[in-house]
Amino acid sequence: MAGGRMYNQNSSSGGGSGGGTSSLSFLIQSQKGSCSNSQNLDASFLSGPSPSPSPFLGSRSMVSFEDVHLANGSNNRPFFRPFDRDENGDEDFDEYFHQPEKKRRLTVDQVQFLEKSFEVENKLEPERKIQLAKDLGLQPRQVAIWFQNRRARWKTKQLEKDYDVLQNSYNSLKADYDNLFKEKEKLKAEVLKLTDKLQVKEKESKNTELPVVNKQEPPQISEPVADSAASEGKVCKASVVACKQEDISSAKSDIFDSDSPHYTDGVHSSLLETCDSSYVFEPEQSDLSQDEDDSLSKNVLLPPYVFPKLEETEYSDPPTNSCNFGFPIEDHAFWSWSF
DNA sequence: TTGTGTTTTATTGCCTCC
DNA sequence: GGAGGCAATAAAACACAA
Repeated sequence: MAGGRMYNQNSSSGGGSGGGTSSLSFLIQSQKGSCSNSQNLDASFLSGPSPSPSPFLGSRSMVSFEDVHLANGSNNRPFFRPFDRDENGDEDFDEYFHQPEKKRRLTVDQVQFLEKSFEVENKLEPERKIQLAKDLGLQPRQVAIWFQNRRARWKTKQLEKDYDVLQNSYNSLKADYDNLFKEKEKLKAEVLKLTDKLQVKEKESKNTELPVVNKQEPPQISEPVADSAASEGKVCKASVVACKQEDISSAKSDIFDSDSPHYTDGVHSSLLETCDSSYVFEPEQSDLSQDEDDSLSKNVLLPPYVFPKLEETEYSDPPTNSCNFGFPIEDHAFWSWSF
């Protein structure tokens, strides 16, 4: 046998000769009442030089070839079933005697006994192993194997439990994240809506307050500013052109039609302010916004919405004079137009 | 009855500890 | 180097549907 481990499967010792009280005698005693097996013991099983005192009666499961019919109440399985002797008689019995041992299951009572012992301590010290073997009428090796397999089963179940716990935890976290994400989206939409509203309001107020300066602007740039990001870009471009044009030909401003209902200096200045560097969405902010998006995509636990450098922005309360509300505009199309 | 999947018992080889 | 634990695996025993 490789590894030098040799197990004596055919040992004739087995059983153990009574003597001494088991450390688990209380278990044995407690089971006597419910163990129907002990009442059905085959007398021949007890006919050894030193019969075991255990209720399992020194079964010698791997060594005894007695067919001890210990019908269990639950399944009527014999205590051990090495083979059926009643069919072929002594011939097969002799034959069986020279064959390697067949596996046989432990009885329900033996298993219960071992289970209780396992609950007390899942490791097996040598003394305990020998005592258990004596009590159960098994080979110490069998007890050791049973504990080993039992530990393996316990470990498997523990892993399943741990997996369930982790899965529940994950599900809970995911639900939280989903809720936060929805809330973030909702707030984001609300912020954009309010931003647009404020821009329109500000433009309207400037239209009514500021004097008319440039009457020569083309009427098409007076289209609604807050329609979309694209239209905003067009307006800004146009107003920049207008600004340059104003610089060049400011002397001609007197010939502009001051009665144009669609174009007032209010709008113009508002648009200019819109395109002013103090208002325009700066690359730094856009980068921050981009970073935020990146980090959002990478880190699911970021706050739903972040307002970078809020204290540094010209946030007026209420924001009547500036369109910079401290909100990073996340819609890149909104600020990515070029001059 | 039989095929098939699951459970239980046991073996093997490797590893660690004393 | 021996004893014992563990993972992987074999194989018998068992359960159960068809």
